[in-house]
Amino acid sequence: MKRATLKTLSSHLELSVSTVSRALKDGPEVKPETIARVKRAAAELGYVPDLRGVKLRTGQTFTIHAFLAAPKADEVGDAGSVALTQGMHRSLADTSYSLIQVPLSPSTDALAAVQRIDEAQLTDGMIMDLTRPQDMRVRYLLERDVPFVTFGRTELYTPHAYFDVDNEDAAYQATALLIRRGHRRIALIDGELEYLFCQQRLAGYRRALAEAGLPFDDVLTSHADRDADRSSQTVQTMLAFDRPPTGYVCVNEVVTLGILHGLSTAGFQVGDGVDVVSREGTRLSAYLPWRVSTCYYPLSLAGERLASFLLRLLAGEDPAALQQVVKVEVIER
Amino acid sequence: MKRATLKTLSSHLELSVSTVSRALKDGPEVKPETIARVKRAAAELGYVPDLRGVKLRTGQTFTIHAFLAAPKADEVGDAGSVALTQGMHRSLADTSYSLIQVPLSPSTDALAAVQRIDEAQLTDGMIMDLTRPQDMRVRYLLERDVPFVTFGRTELYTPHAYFDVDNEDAAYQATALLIRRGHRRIALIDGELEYLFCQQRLAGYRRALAEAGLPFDDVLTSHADRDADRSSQTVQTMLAFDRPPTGYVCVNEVVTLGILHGLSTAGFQVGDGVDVVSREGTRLSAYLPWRVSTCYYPLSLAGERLASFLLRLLAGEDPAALQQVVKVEVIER
DNA sequence: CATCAAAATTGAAACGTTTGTATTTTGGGC
DNA sequence: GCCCAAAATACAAACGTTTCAATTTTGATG
Repeated sequence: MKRATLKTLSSHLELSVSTVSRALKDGPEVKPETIARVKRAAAELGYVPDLRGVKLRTGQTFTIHAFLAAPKADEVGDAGSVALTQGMHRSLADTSYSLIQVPLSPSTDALAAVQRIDEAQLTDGMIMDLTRPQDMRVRYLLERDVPFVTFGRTELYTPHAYFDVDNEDAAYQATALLIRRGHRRIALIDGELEYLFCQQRLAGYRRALAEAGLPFDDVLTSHADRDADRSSQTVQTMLAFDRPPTGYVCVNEVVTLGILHGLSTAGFQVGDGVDVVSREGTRLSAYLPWRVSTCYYPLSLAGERLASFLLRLLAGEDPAALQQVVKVEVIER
Repeated sequence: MKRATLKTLSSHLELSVSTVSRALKDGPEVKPETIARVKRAAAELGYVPDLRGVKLRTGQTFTIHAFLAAPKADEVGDAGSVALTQGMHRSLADTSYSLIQVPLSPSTDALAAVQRIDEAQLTDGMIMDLTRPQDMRVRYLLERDVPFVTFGRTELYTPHAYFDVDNEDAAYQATALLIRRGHRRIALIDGELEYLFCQQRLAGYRRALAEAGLPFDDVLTSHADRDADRSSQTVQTMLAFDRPPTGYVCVNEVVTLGILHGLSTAGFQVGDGVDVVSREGTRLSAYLPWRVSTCYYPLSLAGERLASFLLRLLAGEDPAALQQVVKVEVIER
């Protein structure tokens, strides 16, 4: 049995297709009684609008693209990306929008990916993470007037919608926590400095050191480690220093795992004078068999916010009103 | 500047729209010289077919849905789902197909989700994991004649396309490894038995025990643990037994983490007479600071196979020819 | 009861594509 | 140069929807 279309309904009700169409969207020019009649019939016949027709007619795609950083193939993934996905789906569940995730491995050209989707007119809006201060993708999308929300801020003056975790504060809190526990040599194992959130984290780290009167020593910061392997190697290098660090501030779950691995390889143990503070979007460290403190913000919530911001943007809201920075929860262990 | 359509091309070339359309797909009724001319113009004007039009006309959606098990929100996710996504995208990269992932948390009705997408005619094909012997989703899709590939087998009579990891063998290998290392009380911490792959794993586990002349003791098997928390609790319960297990066969990364957590909570350590064998789609255990052996098959490869099977199915290949079972690589540590 | 504006409904075109059928063009054989 | 089949191209309808413009219906007013 073929699915019901507007035509089915219209011949069934002996109304024109246009009246049926308008009735279904509560058009003011159609008589309330007719609206009711049409809606009843639509429900009976199980009418569901065919998005293909709507898309062609309106030019909308009802598709949202999320460009998300992915690890190198088969490396340990960012444990949170499932949670992020779930969050976004939660926001989109009652809408006609589909979510397409584009995993961007470190080697792919993020701008090109964005351009390709935009030029083929495949999307109604985008979500992107890993922003840079002068993010070229953002500049491109602003210029092309494509709706988008970033996970992370930029330093551009033109306002755009974003959701962000206060990473400056997170790194500050993490560092301050280690200082309170008596650590004086504290390492920051972070992502590449071209990303704004890493710059913000560095600032937070330095602020905490400065407030405690501790010197900033740049051999204790590493800005290339977004996978477990490199983090492990970095920590082993640092442990060979004259005055090795005893506290570690990590940028994410995967780096935390790498640090723990590196420590144990070198014969160290969390607890015996060494402390690690993670930064998580899932509850990974809760299940690690050491006391790893963490700065936590549930990624599923982030995903939910990002998608709902995008929906509001598509509904015409002002980007400048769709900006939010949230603080992490510090979980001490 | 508006994008080029067939109409743009046709007026530009002084040809009819239909000739242009046929020329672009090398129709045999159009003169080779014209084909060349049309293609040159198409390239010059940057013509890209508007999928919306194609979709409406052909009824195709150019959309593939992947229904994948997701953890409860903000639990530690299955670390491999990013890798799986990457793999699927790799296969779809040069096609017009978009991939939509539907995360299915344990509480959602998987069959209903499949039906919803099918009935709204939103998809050209599906990919699903966590199959059951008499999988209702598979039965439904077979009946409706919707192309699909499962990640995992079923016991249905009608053949369908699948890709699977030999989980019977994986559990056998894991158990045998522990036996070789001298363990006599070996626990199997696995997912729910309603899933075929868990039944297969149980069979492999029993086979290894039987071959070694070891008794099967059902208090050593647990079939409800797909998250870290429960696994941790299970292992703690088992450790209170008169004769607690000393070897653990785990169903996935997350369970492995839970087991390690449970062990350490109870004061045990991998190495001091306790061994854990994981089952992974990523390289997680390589970064754990213990010697955790593992049965490894890269999930990104699985994703790639699944998507490429689906593409071949859509191209008309016989489902019975699109079935593959691969063995895990056993990594001893 | 005729008039007329307002209310309700309908008609038609358009979005971009594919494809069955109709029409025109081509070129070979006589 | 004509005829005819084959080759090449054009026409037209269709997919399902939205929306502008046109038409019909309604009911109040004089």
